[in-house]
Amino acid sequence: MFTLSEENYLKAIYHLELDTDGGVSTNAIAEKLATKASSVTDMIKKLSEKEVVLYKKYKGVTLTILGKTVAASVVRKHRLWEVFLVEKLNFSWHEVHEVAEQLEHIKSAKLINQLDRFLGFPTHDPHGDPIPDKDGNLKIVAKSLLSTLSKNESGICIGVDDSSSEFLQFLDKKGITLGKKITILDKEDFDDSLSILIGDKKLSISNKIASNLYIRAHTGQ
Amino acid sequence: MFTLSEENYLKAIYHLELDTDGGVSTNAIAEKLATKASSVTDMIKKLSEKEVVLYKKYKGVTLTILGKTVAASVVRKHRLWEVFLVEKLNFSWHEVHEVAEQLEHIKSAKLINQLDRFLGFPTHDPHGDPIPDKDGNLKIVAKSLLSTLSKNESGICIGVDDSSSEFLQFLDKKGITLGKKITILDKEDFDDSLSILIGDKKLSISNKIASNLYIRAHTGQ
DNA sequence: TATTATTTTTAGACTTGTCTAAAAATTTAT
DNA sequence: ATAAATTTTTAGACAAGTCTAAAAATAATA
Repeated sequence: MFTLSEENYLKAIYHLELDTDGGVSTNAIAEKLATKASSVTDMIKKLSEKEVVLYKKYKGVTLTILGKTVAASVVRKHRLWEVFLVEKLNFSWHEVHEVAEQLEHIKSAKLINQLDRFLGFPTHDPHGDPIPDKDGNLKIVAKSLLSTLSKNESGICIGVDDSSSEFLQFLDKKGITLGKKITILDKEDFDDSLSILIGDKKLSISNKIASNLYIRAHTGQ
Repeated sequence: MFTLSEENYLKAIYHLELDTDGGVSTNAIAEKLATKASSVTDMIKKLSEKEVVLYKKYKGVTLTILGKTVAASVVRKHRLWEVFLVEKLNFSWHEVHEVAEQLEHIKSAKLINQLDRFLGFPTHDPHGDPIPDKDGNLKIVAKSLLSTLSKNESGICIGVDDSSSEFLQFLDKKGITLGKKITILDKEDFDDSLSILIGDKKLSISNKIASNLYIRAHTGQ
């Protein structure tokens, strides 16, 4: 069994490993968890003894199979609860993270299995992130950043890279939600801003916005 | 804001106050929380400084208005989650307590308000216990123990006194559930056991069982 | 490659919540 | 009402998780 703190470390390492090659650094973990590097070193030793991470002094850390399973289960719970909050309790997608951070630590296999069923076995959370299955595997959907599409290309908005509350609320204001079709009308060389068609609305968005929106990659043009 | 541990102490004192006159004793709290009296003394001092309990050395403890509000909110959350688990996730009434003990500490006003609405503003949990409203008030329904009814009297089963998993599973086995009509067919002087009619079934139950079942008190015979 | 800068670890301290053992206060019983 | 039993509190210790400050190792740079 793992403490709340241990679960948070495992989750942080899990996320960091996804966009890092080789071991995850002490400082990276410290930054992610808003803690100090010395605290991270202490915890890593503990996790190493529990055989959920591989650790060599000064060499960073990687999850073991067991560690990956534990971390994925926490992520699974987090994302299932997010779906619950949005689908059943009328939360907005920018309101769910904080509460899900608490709910993800509730321990009960039956609870999470039944919740999964109750929600209709969802595959993605309200931000478009995939929900790991019981074994910790997740289905990767091919996706592209909106900013990489060319003029006249179009696709379905299926996720966000930055899921901060501020960004999500900005998208709400602009009427950009998951599932909507987006077409690139024009690209501005000057500042890399985009003119897009979303639904029946024409919008101008900055490159920063376009670099945080995922579009389903589709074969053919 | 209160820690998990503080909330558990407040809840324990809240429950103990309901069937105690005067202050709640250190030992009573220790027993309820399966901890030591010395730990209770320490925590009581802390709660006293936070002005949620009134405390005089050796004289026991009582909740302040604020303390009662906090405790009632924890109880409210516990019981709403129990309803959720039974009504939406197909838990049995004997399975909900342990999980609700965890869920009751999740902090989010919106969560609990929306959960309340989602469940249709229930007034009682799956064991028949009343759910405090937002202000901590609870509607007391007049009720009698089945063991106090006389021959030929009848009523609706609306709650249990002992809500241990063992007792609840026993009731399941016998087909005794909330909402069912129970009629006293006979009372045995020898061992105070009862012969009852529940639904269309005749049952013989011991006095111990009858002393743990609540029946809605009704005017008239 | 020698030096500087950065990262990581160690050492020691602090907080929360708990414990045991002993002292103090209260209650019960003779 | 005094002694015995019980309850409660105090004193000191411990584990988990964190911190600061300093030391050690690694990486970057001149």
